[in-house]
Amino acid sequence: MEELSTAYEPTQVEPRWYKYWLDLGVFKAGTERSAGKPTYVIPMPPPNVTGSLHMGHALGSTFQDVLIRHKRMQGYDALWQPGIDHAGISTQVVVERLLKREGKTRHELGREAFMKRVWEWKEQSGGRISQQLQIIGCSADWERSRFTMDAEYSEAVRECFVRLYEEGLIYRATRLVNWDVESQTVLSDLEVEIEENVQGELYEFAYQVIDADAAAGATELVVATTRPETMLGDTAVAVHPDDPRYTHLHGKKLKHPFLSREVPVITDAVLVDMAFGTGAVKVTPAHDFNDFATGKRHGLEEINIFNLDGTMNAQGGEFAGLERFKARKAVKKRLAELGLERGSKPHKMTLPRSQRTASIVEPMISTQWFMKMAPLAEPALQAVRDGRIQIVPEEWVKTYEYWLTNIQDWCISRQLWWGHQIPAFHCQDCAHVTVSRQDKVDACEKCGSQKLVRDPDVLDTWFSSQLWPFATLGWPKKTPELARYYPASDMETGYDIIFFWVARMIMMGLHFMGDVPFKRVLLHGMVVDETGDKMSKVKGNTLDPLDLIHGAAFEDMVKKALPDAPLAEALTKFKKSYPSTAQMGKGFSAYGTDALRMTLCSYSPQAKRIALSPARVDGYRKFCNKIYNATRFSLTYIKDEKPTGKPPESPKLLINRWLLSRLSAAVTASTAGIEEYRLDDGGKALYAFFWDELCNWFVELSKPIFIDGSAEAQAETRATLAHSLEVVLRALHPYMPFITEELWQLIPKPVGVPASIALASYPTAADGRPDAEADRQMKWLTDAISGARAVRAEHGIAFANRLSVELRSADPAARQVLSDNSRMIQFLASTDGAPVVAEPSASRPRGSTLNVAGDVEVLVMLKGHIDPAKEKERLEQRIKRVAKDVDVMEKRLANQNFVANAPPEVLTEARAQLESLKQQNQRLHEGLELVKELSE
RNA sequence: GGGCGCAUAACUCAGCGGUAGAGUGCGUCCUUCACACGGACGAAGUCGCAGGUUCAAUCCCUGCUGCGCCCACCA
Repeated sequence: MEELSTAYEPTQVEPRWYKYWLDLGVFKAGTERSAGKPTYVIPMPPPNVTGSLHMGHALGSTFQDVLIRHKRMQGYDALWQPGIDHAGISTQVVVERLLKREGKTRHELGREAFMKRVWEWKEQSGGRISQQLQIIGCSADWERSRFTMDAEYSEAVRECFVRLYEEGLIYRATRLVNWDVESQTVLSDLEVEIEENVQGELYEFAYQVIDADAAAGATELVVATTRPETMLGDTAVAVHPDDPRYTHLHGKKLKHPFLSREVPVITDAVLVDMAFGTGAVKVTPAHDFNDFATGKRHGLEEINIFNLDGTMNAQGGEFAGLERFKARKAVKKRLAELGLERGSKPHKMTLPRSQRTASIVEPMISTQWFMKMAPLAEPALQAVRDGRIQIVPEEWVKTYEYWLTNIQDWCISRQLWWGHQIPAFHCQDCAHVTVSRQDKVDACEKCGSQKLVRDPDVLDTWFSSQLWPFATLGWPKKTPELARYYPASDMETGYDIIFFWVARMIMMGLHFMGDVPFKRVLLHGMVVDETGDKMSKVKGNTLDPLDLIHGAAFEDMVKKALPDAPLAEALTKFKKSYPSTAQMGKGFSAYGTDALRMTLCSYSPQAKRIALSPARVDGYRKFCNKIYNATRFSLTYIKDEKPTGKPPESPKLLINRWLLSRLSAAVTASTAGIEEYRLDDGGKALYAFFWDELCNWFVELSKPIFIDGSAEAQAETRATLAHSLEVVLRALHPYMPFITEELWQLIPKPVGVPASIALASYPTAADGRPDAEADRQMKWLTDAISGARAVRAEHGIAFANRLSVELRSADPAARQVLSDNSRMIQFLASTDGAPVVAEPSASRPRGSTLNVAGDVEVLVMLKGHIDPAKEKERLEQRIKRVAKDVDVMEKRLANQNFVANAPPEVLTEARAQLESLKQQNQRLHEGLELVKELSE
């Protein structure tokens, strides 16, 4: 077809088809098309409204899209439920930053105006990620898209809160919590990330003993701490009860150097490790989790020394008003001045940081809302144990179980404005809390007072997302959608949110719907750079999927990834992170979505780390080009075909029987791969079929038929090619939706097919025809051709130089196949006329060399083309290799234990192999004899 | 302190109780009428180390080393 160029250009093709699919309504669930069909549902993990597409999205979305497209083609009513998460802290931080540029704060604006501002921002730039997911080809049912702060969704959130409150599973309590001083909100335990191996110092200072027994020589007690400033909140110093060094101090009191407070010495075997530090621990119950517990054990006072912004409050005495790390310096300075400093040692420690703001988390005593988790966790554990939910890969089951069996109550309130405000009303008169489904409550349910103030806090973002699988379908209303699409089939997501999201959805689904939210949890790994490092903005090793799709210069990419670094430095960093880019010149070319998707699919989903290699994407771009050109070639022969949709009836030609057999195997492997969440296996099976079997063998072998074959042979081959191409494009469609649609539209198809390949049926084994006999026979043919080609290549004989070839085999069936297909051998191996086919014999034509390929001996007349010395070397090398193999096999078969214990099929196989090796060995030796004649 | 994972060809990764695989890269040859984003042919691995189980171990078990991740309140 002249109008087609010789290279596939994805950027010209891809956008066109996405629009076509939208117009056709291909992605819609619950249409007439799928009426009465079984459902297949994947709830899409809703990306953050602040998000823009990163590799993790690209990976997950591609996997989900493959799954959903596959099931849709199989005829299921396939629903991929999309949506967006309001992402509490992240969004608030983004908008506050914008305000800051205008010189405003949210407090100046007030809550209502600020919320309005966030909504405006959301309308403008919050939907970007949905657009980007469409570039990836995601076939979600966009019209059903939900936002976690939609009115209906918010109603579900409130219903959930109220019910759990009524059931006693949500409560208020005053506890030591994780406080983020930057965003000034409490965080759940999960939102605190522990930075390990931080270089810190263990600082020692002395408390003076009141009423010291000077005779005993103990007038002070030295404590060791990593946080000297918290001594302002110390209400005890603990020593181990069995520590002989401090026995004389038991029951004594210490003088606080800065405050008019006496600090008792207590004994505590839980808190104190005698071997660590000085063996004496200062106890700050209000700002340390261990100390808090110790305080509870000993009835110690809890003194909060910090304001919510992390500065010292009035309890800090002379240090009041100082930011906590400035306070640390000041405290140390004063201690030194007072002569109480006792030195410091470098110390490796851990630092808790806020997941969102990265600021160091301050433990603070605070009244918050909590969710009781243990009663909810039990059914969630059961559901996985009894198989109602399957976790794939299985290795995650342990992690899931560990977390749920050791689960702590969840702090669900946040001191933010952006989110679902807690539906609780505090009575100003009796302090009773009224929780309600209504926005406005007139009177306190306890005392009737009308002086009610709504709780200002909002709920943790994850509180709303845990309802995703049913709140998106209309819960708490009993909608038809809820009845039809709950529970979902598969939940596909990254393993990093097992706790945040997956486990909680399971708990909520079981609690409110009485059924699991999905039947399988498919967990993929994290995309890392080519050297295995986590992608992070700090490292400048992030890859934008869109740069791989549309192409980009490295310079522009690193400017994006590391905007503050000098260009040369950023480039060096980047190239180090992606070694395969060294040979890529100035940047990525436009690999296209299909190439990126196929690449992502080629990594095993069970790998924890997926080290994305740009070179591999380039490889799959070439695959796209291959598909395109193979189709272009095929069209010249098949454009007038009228495929029936069924494989040709009883084909006679070996290559046709064989191709249909391989097609069947490839399609089976693809379906199995997709169903078992091994997209890598599925994709590779189709890749290998298309490139090796269809292009490299079938198409090449078909050429002589199309050139001078019989009319029947041509017709049968055309029909086989047309059918196989149509089928394999359908099989590839879930992985590579765009190119398959483009080409499928160009080729002849059976009458009555749908308007889009996305709605055509996914192939089954019956679209080909398994034929073990054809597979076996084909091997003789390919062996003969490869054998002849090898001789040619090894002697550097140009293809244009035709060579005489004789093929010998002891197997009459093989000889038959070789004779029947001698025209093909002639064409592919460039032989001088049809090769002679014969039985093996001791006689050899003068000037011939021999190559053994499987069961076929290939004799090639080399006279005039060959350097005898070279040939001798080649044969000797080969003999050496075979001899080694023979040796191994003989030893094995000589082992009586092996013969006695090995399974019969293994034994038979071994014997056959030895026989074959011996024969090869003999032939090669005979070949060596012939070398002498070559020069004559 | 617990738990999980990884270690296989130069690179990125599959795999498996029965003589090691893919893609990329590398070497040689070929512009043969789909594709040089191609074709043919080829080279390349002590399957991390040390033990054990087995007729047989890269695969199973134990220990070790290196790397990564998760959970956990050691000042």
